[in-house]
Amino acid sequence: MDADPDLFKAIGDATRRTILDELIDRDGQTLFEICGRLTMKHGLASSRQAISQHLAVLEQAGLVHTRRQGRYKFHHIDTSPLRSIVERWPIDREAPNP
Amino acid sequence: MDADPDLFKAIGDATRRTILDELIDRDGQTLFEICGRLTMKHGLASSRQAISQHLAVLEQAGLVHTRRQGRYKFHHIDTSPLRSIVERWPIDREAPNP
DNA sequence: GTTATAGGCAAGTCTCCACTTGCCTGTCAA
DNA sequence: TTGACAGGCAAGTGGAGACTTGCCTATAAC
Repeated sequence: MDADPDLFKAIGDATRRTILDELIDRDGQTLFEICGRLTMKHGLASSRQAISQHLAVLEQAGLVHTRRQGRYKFHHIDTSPLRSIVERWPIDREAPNP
Repeated sequence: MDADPDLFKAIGDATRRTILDELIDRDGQTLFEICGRLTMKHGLASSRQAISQHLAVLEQAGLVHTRRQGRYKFHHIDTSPLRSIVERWPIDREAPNP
């Protein structure tokens, strides 16, 4: 029961959800890119360390994968862990397949 | 942005997720029924007040609807709010429709 | 009526976690 | 080699929330 508490913890924070939105908009950003765009587009004045810790939580939940390249670290979103949510509590489909 | 923080808060707690599991298994339970089954089947020794507060959070998130009948209050699960999650961050479908 | 049952309300405690602060490591350009 | 840039580590702080405690209301059985 409850195999992945990290997943629910990850999406439980509003800032982390905004980070996921940002990675949906542009995948493969670095930490500084995410910081800048969160400040500009979303008005979030979060520090670099805060965002870094958020990304670590997202990575531990499997929602973000990282790729190192020189002194840059690119972050890629992976939404597949979310599948377990709708598999655990199936959504009654009201919109039938056309 | 982030229209429903109550939803993520609701599924962010392990006990509340177990309550949803229990309502999936048997819908329309009362508070005391849920307390009993959580203790028996899931080994959770939570007090009645704790479960009551959890149900209030679930109801505020729209995941649980209640129906009063005499001195009983029946709780019904509604998984449709979960749809917003997969709509917000679409899941790359690997299993094609047969 | 009296008692038991099903549930609600409110204040207090305590733990977890988001965020900060300060310093350190590693990579690239000059 | 020196500096700037990208990122990491660790201890400390503050606030949100899970849970308890105690008492109260309402419905039903006796």
